[in-house]
Amino acid sequence: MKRLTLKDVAKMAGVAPSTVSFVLNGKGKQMRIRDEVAAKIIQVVEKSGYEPHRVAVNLRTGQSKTLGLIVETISGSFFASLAKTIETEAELMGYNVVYCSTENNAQKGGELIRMLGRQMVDGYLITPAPGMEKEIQQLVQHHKPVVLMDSYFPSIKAPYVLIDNFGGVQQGMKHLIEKGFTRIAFVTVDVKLIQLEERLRGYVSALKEHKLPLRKKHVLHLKYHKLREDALREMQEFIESNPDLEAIFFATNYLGILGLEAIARIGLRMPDDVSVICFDDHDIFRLYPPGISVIEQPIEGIAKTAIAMLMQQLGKKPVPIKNPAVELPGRFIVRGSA
Amino acid sequence: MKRLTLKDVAKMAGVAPSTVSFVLNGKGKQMRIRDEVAAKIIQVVEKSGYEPHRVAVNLRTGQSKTLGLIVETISGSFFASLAKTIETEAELMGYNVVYCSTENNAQKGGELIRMLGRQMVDGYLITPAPGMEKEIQQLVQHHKPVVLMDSYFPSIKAPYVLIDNFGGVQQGMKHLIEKGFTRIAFVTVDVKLIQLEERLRGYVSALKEHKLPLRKKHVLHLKYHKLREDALREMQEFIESNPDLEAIFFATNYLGILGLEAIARIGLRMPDDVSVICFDDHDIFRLYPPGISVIEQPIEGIAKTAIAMLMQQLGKKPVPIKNPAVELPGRFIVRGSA
DNA sequence: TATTGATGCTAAATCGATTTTTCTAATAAT
DNA sequence: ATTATTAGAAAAATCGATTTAGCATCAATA
Repeated sequence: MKRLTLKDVAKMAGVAPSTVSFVLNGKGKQMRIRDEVAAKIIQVVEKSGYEPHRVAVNLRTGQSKTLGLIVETISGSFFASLAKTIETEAELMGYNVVYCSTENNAQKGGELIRMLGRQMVDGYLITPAPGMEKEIQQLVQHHKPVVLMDSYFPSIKAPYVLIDNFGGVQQGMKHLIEKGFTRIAFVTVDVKLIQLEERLRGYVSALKEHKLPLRKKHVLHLKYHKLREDALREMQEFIESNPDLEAIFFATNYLGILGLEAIARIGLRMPDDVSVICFDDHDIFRLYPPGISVIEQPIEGIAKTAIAMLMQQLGKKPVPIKNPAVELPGRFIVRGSA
Repeated sequence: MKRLTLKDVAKMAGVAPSTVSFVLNGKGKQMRIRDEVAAKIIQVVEKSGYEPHRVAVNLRTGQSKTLGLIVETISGSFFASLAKTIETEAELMGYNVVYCSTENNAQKGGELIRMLGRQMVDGYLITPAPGMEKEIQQLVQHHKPVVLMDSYFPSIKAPYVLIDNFGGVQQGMKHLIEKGFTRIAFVTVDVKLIQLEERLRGYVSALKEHKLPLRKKHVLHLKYHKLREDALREMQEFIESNPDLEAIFFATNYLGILGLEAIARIGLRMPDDVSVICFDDHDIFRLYPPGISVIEQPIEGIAKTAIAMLMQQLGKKPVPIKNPAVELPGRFIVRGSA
């Protein structure tokens, strides 16, 4: 009850293995195989249910037909939706996907990339985290197909696709300002990430555009805390030190969740005491009363675009990529909190 | 700038490729390679940074050193934690993991298993969903290493590891009963799953044990609804039709989340109007005021046990598995809701 | 002295495909 | 009539490892 091989099929069809291979790979015409012979081979293959041995094909061709998806963390709805869409899109193109998470561990990110390289993935889809810069640079230098998602490094010439961070924040801010709020806080983290900088820029620009003052005390760059409890305390102190606040804009859903907890501890009520908008949706935001208004990531678009860009690089001829940078608009979802 | 091969290393060390292979695979002694020669080879390998070509090894040995992890849905903290632990445990044993989700699609489950088979994973870790029964049965018949997690099919003789569902519910029920509640509802789903049956059995048994009556109207088998909204309505009607309820036990976190929404709509307050316990933790339950008490799955234990059981099957000699069935205790986490 | 046995390693087969090269008729061109 | 070309397919090389079988050399035994 062993696996059927190409040789077996060839014997069954009364031809040489190479002939079968040509026909199955669509090179029958090119190799001048008679139609009758080709038809016979096809028939035998169908009847026997033969399927090529992926590993053998991989060894010979050097193509694993597998993509590596490297994300920061495997939990969270962002990854879940991303993975799902990428998987189905990749499958349409005949590719499989293997996932890896760096779990916010810079060192692990590097190892992962090397590991995937050994395992011979044909291309990389990466949500870059600080610390992976060197490894990604190397991939690009080795002309490995790469597409970055959600963020990017300005110094690295790799194609990327992400949400329009600047525009997304502006959208939300416009909503708040039109409600008449003038004292709006912005909470971000103390990490140098391009997407966070863009979001902050959106905040600043929106204030300016509506001729509202930018107050330093209204912006919190939350420091990194080992303990969640410490982060919570810093957040709480920030909110309490700004008792005149009308609204808070959280730059990430992690911050938003932390913020909800801080707000609950202080005893403020949304939206009566304070309005809240958060960048990036989360399960909790749909449920947590009164529902948190968010800027939703165009995850499906990001996934589809990323795959398309990667496929372009995986084409036979190294086509110069036309759009190395794509920004997709986010969707502003209004819930009860703002 | 090509990849270093075994042949290259052999040439550099002045020996035959086979000799290098023997040394690298720890068969040096057995093959009577002199220590000096072995040392020389090791040195060359270290200096050159040679790494075996995984695909070639795979083709020759038939071992991919890869495990397939098939889960129902890739989102949710259960999968996230499970995947993380399994990945690290597998890595310790020299294995990689590829993930696949069936997304509650029975048909896709079967395809996935076949796909992984083609890709030659050495073993399977599966959280079985209804509809995958046939495929799993086939794996077992073909003597493929398999371990089921979180659930199992009584008809299939495959090893499995899961939480003690019965005991978990009993623990929670005991807590409620000791608080003096006598009218406790149990909400489960209308799907024939062994773990749900066990949980219901725990509920029934706990009532009996404490000499409390089992009332039919206090048990809801929520039907499958295409629309979330419809499910919500059924849930809401159930709760409203039992106005004397003191507590509700939800059999899954999906039901719990739905329940929270229903409770909020009705306007009940936890724990004053109604106490709540849910089987299986979720991010939301930590945050949603006043915090939902839950039975937490011993995910790390499940993952470690599953890997151990799989490794046993992957050993050279087909060792008869000693513990084909393992039940691990869950942890009862008391929060504000009960 | 011839046979056996251990030592220490190399040569070659193998895994299952793809791809290049080669071979044999049959037909076309000179 | 002889060479050149072409169609059609088989044979062999290849990918990069593992593994089996084999080949010298020297010591020990009969």
